[in-house]
Amino acid sequence: MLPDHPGSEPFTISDLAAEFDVSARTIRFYEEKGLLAPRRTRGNQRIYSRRDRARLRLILRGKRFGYRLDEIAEMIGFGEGDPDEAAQIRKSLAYGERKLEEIRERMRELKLMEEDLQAVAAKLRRRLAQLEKGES
Amino acid sequence: MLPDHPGSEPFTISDLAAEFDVSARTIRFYEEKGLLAPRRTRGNQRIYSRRDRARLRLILRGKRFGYRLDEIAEMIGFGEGDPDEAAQIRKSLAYGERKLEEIRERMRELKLMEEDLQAVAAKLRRRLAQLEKGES
DNA sequence: GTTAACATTGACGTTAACGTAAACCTTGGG
DNA sequence: CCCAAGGTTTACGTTAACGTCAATGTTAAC
Repeated sequence: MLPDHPGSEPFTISDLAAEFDVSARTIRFYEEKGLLAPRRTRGNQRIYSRRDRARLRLILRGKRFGYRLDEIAEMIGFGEGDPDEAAQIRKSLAYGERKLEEIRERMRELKLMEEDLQAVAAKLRRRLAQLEKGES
Repeated sequence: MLPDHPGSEPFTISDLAAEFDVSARTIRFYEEKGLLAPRRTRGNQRIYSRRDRARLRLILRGKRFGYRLDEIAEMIGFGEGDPDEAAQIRKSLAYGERKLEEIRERMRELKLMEEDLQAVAAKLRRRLAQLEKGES
């Protein structure tokens, strides 16, 4: 294991806000909802680890696919906490499998959507070609 | 061109609601927002053509990817109306290309998300194996 | 032609996901 | 030490996307 990773390890809330182009309010909101749990300074200000940052990236990624925050909470929560027992882990794995299947389904649908849009585009191009040849 | 396509061509609002598992309210709402424009009976009730149905499917598909209704309106509107001039068509094509690029980006991100989840799952499985061999 | 089932238009309620403002506290540089 | 820049909580405001009546009109089957 590497000892203490120096770099710019800990992030402030506005660091992350700037990096991911969201407001600080948004990040605090995610914490309210249990999606993040950064440590604090003695003065009670939030400090985000690289891990917290990765989590935030996942949250935002999920959002971009229309997942609601509570769904995302379950999705990323399923590797967290202290699943002290094998049974817990098995449940988590099952949940993860379902989510993966969902994601694959979404990929299939995206493909369909792409095809739909391309079909419309093709139609437009044909129409355009007609117009350029002087048609009504 | 085929003459009159018989089948169960026109749909009522509850037909579509049932088929796509959304409420009639939702469908009316989409119309309020300019996403749909079904014809009406003499009695003023909505009748949806196959085309309207396809449009609704597109709307719902878009929603599943986190697009907002006004974004979807633009996306699907870009093959509609009467783009009477070539310039209009060209603008629409450009818009469509941007949207397609967006969709491809989303597919890439979905791939990343899948990998993330699989990594977590792998970690869980390793932990589980440890537990089963009698570890703390 | 009379109902039961379904539709229509308001109008108001609700929920998720933040925005915004106030009042106050922390921190780092000079 | 001081203060500007940035952070904290609390609380209320806002917007999108519907849900939920209510009052009324339309259809289809009998």
